[in-house]
Amino acid sequence: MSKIKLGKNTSKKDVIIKKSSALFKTKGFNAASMRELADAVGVEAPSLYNHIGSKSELLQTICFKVANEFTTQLTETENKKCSITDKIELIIRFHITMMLDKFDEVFVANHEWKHLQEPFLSNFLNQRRNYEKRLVAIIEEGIAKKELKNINPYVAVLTLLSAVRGLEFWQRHKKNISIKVLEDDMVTHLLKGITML
Amino acid sequence: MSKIKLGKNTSKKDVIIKKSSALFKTKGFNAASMRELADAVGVEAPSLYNHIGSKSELLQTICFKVANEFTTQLTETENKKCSITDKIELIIRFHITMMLDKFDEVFVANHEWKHLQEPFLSNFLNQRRNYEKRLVAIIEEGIAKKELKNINPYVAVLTLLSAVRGLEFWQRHKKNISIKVLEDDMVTHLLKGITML
DNA sequence: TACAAAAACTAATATGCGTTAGTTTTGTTA
DNA sequence: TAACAAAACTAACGCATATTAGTTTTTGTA
Repeated sequence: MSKIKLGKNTSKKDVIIKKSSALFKTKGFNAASMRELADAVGVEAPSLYNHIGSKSELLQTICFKVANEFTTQLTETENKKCSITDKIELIIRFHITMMLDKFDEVFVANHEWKHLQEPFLSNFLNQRRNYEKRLVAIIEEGIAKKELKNINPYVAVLTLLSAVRGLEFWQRHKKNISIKVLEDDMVTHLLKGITML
Repeated sequence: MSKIKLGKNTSKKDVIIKKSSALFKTKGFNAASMRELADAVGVEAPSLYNHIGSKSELLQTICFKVANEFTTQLTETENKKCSITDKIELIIRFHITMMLDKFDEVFVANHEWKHLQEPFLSNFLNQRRNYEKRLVAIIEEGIAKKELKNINPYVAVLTLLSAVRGLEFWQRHKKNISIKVLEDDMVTHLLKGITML
């Protein structure tokens, strides 16, 4: 068998990861069984192990793929020559895009990371803590430059991250509101508030 | 044995519910075992069943207790004679208080509700949907009265709810920031934004 | 002290889980 | 077509789970 996959450009392993993302999101990591996953893939459960090492490994793959995407994008934004306000807007918009484009994976990374085994659990948490610290630094710079109000930067980061994360509840209203309105209104809300003055 | 509990005013059932809240929060509903819960209570697993009906029942109790508290408070706020902005501030502050005072229970209601069995699952989701609709109505009234910017009310509710919910990540910075600063800065952020102008 | 209810215990059951072992089928290349 | 590897299959193992049954201990009251 050739080492280079022909035909469709996705390996069976990719299919398994994709299906497991959806399953872990819907039922939670522990409640999702390998037999269910096998059903979704269209195979018997033991056959999965021809492609993956373990159930845990699936979770690791999903969580770190997401974490790395966020980290990479943050580095790019940090290096941009623009105002702090613009940087924050870029970050908000990237989070929204990720939530909408890779919903299952981001959801799993947000909710099921606690079922990672060591040392992956510690790695993941460190990576997330680091991400937050870099966001705090950006907010602090904005305050120092008088671009932003003198609020606590940790509170601001918490509020920003939590708000965009809440997009996981979005699907319900999908039909009524365009993604553009969603993004624009959320950016406005988080930067300028909702009150008139 | 008397029917009225003497001494401490909490029954063993209350202890079990409290301990299960903490356990479900830490490990998740499925990963938390009745043996662990029994350990935490200081008893063998089967003894729990002298006080409770089932593991599922524990989750139901936790979720609906929280849901009812939020619903009750919202009704009170709706009936208040004050500006829309003040109502929103009241709601934000109540959510923050709940997150800080009943962290375990609120966390479980937010994260583990999906493991509720029918018909409790549907009931819970209906109750939550109804809560959101009432919040949207408040925002809409604020927009109509020109108190609030003309943003999409669903997006605003999503942003507000998600932001306060994010307080579940709070414990990390607890030492550095007082609850007052936290509340005030978050209210400012969500009402007036973070940019200077 | 004797009774009765509450609540603890031990033992066991049925079920579902992730995973392994061993075998057969499938598909590609020589 | 023969050979070989990839990937499917069936069967089964060992373990952990929630829960039940049956019994004993504890506890409060008459």
